[in-house]
Amino acid sequence: MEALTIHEAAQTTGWTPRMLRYIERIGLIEPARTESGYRQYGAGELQRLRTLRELLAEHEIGLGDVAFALRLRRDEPLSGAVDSWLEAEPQRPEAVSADEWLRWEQEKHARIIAALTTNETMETAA
Amino acid sequence: MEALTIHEAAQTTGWTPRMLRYIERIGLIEPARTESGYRQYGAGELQRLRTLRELLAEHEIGLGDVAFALRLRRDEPLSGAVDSWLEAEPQRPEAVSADEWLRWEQEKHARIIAALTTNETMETAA
DNA sequence: CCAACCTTGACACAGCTTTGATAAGGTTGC
DNA sequence: GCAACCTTATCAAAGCTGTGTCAAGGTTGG
Repeated sequence: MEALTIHEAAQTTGWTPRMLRYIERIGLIEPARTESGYRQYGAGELQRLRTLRELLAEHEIGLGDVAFALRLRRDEPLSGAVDSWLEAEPQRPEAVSADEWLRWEQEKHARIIAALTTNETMETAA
Repeated sequence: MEALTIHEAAQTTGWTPRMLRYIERIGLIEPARTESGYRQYGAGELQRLRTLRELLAEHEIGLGDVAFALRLRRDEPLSGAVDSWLEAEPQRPEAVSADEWLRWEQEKHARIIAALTTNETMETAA
């Protein structure tokens, strides 16, 4: 159960030491340090490094994307703002009358406000 | 309730026509089109363009970040994968024994698997 | 005490993103 | 029918990302 050094961790996970430092810098995996500052990668970190590789490869995303997702989950005001902005985009109103469409927009806005003030969980329908 | 052309929309929202096309290309705001293909920006789009500006400015994020958030919300396998990867990072285990720590890691993994297989909604504690 | 690690920091380069400018051509309204 | 729009496509520049490499210096273990 010895912790690995950065070079050892790099070897067993397929990253380079350089990238492990980069991944740490963007906040994704921050290994413990020894007294003197050496990084220590344990089994958990190694596992996460490997699954991180898969995650990037399988979904065509970048480290920056994962870092942003992490930021979203840590910065509640941010995720709230992003969510409410995205929320205001259900589907395009087809050919509706101007009045009808305006009312629909206003109701949508009201729905968003309501969703924001009552901070309930929203369910993602399967 | 007239729809604005791209130049008019750009003027009233502070974007450039070029950027409105770009914002459309990355999927954030896709205005309706006339028969002949001209973009039509309605009040809803204008509002969203303005709030998009605020969103970017207030939270130091980029269009690509918002586009990724949109992708997250549309691509369930992706968001599931990202979430479960991020989930596996509660806090650093302090000085614990190797056995203890290994067990803790395994349990964490089990928790993640459980959370994945029973696709229930997770609650974001306030 | 020295070889072989580790640390941070800097320079660098390829490739992608963001944004502008410009070209070639269609639409519209007077 | 022409001025003033619009469209798409392309070239280009500026900036960011991901990655390598090197330098100057600390740590470690025989």
